[in-house]
Amino acid sequence: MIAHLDIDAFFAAVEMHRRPELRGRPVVVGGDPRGRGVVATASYAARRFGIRSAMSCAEALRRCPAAVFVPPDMARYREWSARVWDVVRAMAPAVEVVGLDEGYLELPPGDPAAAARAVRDAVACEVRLSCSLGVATCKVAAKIASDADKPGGVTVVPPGGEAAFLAPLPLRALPGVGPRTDARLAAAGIATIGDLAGLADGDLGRLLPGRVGEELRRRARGLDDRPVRSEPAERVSISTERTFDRDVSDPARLRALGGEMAARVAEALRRRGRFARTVTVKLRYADFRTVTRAETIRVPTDDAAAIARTAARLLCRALAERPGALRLLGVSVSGLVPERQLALF
DNA sequence: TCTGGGGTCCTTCGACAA
DNA sequence: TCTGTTGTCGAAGGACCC
Repeated sequence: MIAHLDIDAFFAAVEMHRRPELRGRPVVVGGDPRGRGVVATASYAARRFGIRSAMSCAEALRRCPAAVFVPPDMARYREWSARVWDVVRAMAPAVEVVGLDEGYLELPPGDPAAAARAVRDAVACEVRLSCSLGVATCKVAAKIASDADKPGGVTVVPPGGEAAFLAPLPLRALPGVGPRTDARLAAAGIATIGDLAGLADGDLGRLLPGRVGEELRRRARGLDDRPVRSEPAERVSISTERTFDRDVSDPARLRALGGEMAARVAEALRRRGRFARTVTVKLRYADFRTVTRAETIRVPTDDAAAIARTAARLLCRALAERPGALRLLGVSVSGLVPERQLALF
């Protein structure tokens, strides 16, 4: 059996450990409510005002003027997260960490519900953080189950009961169904996971063509054979981007900012001992339209100046095609190869 | 006066090679 | 030589996730 573990309101919970006077108050971890930030995590008290992750902080402030806004401290959250996963690893044969605050674990033989409760209690006791777990035969059911009884609950889906457990839930609860897919299916009268599971081949091909649709319907039926993978996957890309407080239109200033981002990306490459073949710049205009421009270079590089030159060229090209002020600029590299493969090029 | 940052994966399209 | 097919790569965009 597999369990999905999700730490409850993780960033906000860590902040409350640091500042106990915040306990019970509406706490929002995220950007500046007077700027362009969004909510990363809202405490349960803040959620009562309708504040949710990904909402703009300005909107959150409007909903709850008494909310306490705290800027995120990722280094601290990484430390707390590591402590949680150390505890979990000591109790499970395989653990796959998916983000700082969630992951899958294989449960040891025996009573799965008891094992899941033991993990929850150990995390509460040793790290003093609350988490919720879902237990099932597969990842998709376990993940959805972990959300069924928050905070602090353990929900078990009995083997064979996966499809029945999923069927009545809103489509949006299925991982992989975002706002677009939800809207498209809703327009065709598909409202629940069970509706998607029961879709005939023809309708599925029309509504969600391609492998994505096939896979989503399989998951909706509770069919998911992805294993719990303990070893972390190789990085595919490294990026950095910044939304400006005020839109920037001066091309020279944008080039300079791109150069700084290239340096950050190059440093991350060197830290990981990787070289990149493709450089991509991302531009978001004042109207939120986003374009990317990419170029693959002959010799893979980890050199800041080389990445900056390519990024500047791409930036000029994009601005020539569509001049205008930018609210965001980003630089990313992909096509990563390890040092020893460099000789191949 | 909205709408972050760091990612992954998929799809589509055009170019090109076999 | 011409045409069509298939596969691969790079570029661009889109959807999604935490």
